[in-house]
Amino acid sequence: MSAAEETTGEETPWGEVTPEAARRLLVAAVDAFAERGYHATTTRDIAGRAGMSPAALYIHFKTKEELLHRISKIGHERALCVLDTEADRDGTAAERLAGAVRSFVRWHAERHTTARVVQYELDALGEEHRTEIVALRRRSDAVVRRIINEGVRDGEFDVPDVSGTTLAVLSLCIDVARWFNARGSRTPDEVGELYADLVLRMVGARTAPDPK
Amino acid sequence: MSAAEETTGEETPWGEVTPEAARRLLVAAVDAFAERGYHATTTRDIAGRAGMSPAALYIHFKTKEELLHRISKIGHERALCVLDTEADRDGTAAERLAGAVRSFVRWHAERHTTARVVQYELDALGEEHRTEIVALRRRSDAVVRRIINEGVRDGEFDVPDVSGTTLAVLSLCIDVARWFNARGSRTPDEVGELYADLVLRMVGARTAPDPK
DNA sequence: CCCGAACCTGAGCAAGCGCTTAGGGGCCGT
DNA sequence: ACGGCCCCTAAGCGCTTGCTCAGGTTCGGG
Repeated sequence: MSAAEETTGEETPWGEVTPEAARRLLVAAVDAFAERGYHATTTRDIAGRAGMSPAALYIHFKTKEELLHRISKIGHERALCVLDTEADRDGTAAERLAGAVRSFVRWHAERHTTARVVQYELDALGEEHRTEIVALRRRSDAVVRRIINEGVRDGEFDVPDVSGTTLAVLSLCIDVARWFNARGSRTPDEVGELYADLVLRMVGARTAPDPK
Repeated sequence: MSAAEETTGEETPWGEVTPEAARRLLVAAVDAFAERGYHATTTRDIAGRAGMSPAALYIHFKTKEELLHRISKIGHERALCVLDTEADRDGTAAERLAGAVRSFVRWHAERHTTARVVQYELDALGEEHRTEIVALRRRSDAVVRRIINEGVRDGEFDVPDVSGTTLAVLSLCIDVARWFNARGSRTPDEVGELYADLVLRMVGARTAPDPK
């Protein structure tokens, strides 16, 4: 049930945000941005959710945009980390692709409120911050593309258009953040499993990697 | 090259918006909303793009939200229409599914600025207007689900989870509006073709519907 | 020549926005 | 006991927002 305390530094999602009050503000901002969008969210709303006055926000963050930047950066790093650890495992390309999609999708479903901000409020960032985040995003693309290329090279996959298929796979995963609803009928694990299977079909994997 | 004048009432996208000045405002609003998002767009910006004063907007539309509603409604109806005409053709389920995806994706790519507003600014609408639009959206879902169900029934498709696969197919198509870039390397037709193929793989279609 | 309808503008209102500033209260070592 | 430091708030500044309204221009019909 609770996967909050673990030995890996990966859990307790915003652990690295150092002053405790700043973390409360940041979590409040994630909720507000995910619910209403960045531009429709007021600094007063964020401060209110964190139980503080509007002015308290500016002790910990220079601007409202800095809040979005911190959220976006940490979120992207987490998502990329999830993808990387699965891609670097041993096993066939099909196993690694399935693992990567499963984990990536599960992350987008479990942390769908964070993911929504991270994926859909990107161009509310300022010029410099946006290009920084876009660079992180290209690395996700490279990870998936590499696995698919290896699968093609080893004769495991049948993919006529590697770039296009990479795009489609990532697009499919990312869009989970848009529609996933915690009160819906599917758990994050179920969605991850379903999507891993669909992606293997998309790349024409020869052998389904049976977990047994 | 130009598919702007045709006998079907479907072309010249905003033809049904009756006063010509209102149409200019609406087109300006689509551009602005797609570029910056609904909440970040000001009524002054919309009016400016249409070459009018801010006050002129309120002669043709009661509020800024009404503009979004008109755009959203017409856009959804168009997309649904595209989907429906392909779904009602004769042919195997695979042919109809491929046709539907191809056209739906092409629409999202060609009209990606409209599609972005239609698909991603949904919850900037007021309560009543949003539920009206959500109803339209469910109809798209039903169309795709029906084709997949028929394919399974006729033994053409191998789909363990029809609901989940329907969701994934629509999700894949809709997300095109987010990433498609007119200055990119792919044409709407190419993306449509690629996606139709990927979707047929997702449903495990027995026979690829060769157009020849 | 004038009339009324259709359409648009300049000026501006009340409200809400992001953000700043002056100052108060609790907790530390000494 | 007390000074320095951190954290927070009340109040509010300057500006922009969605939207309004009185008045001007254009036009076809009598």
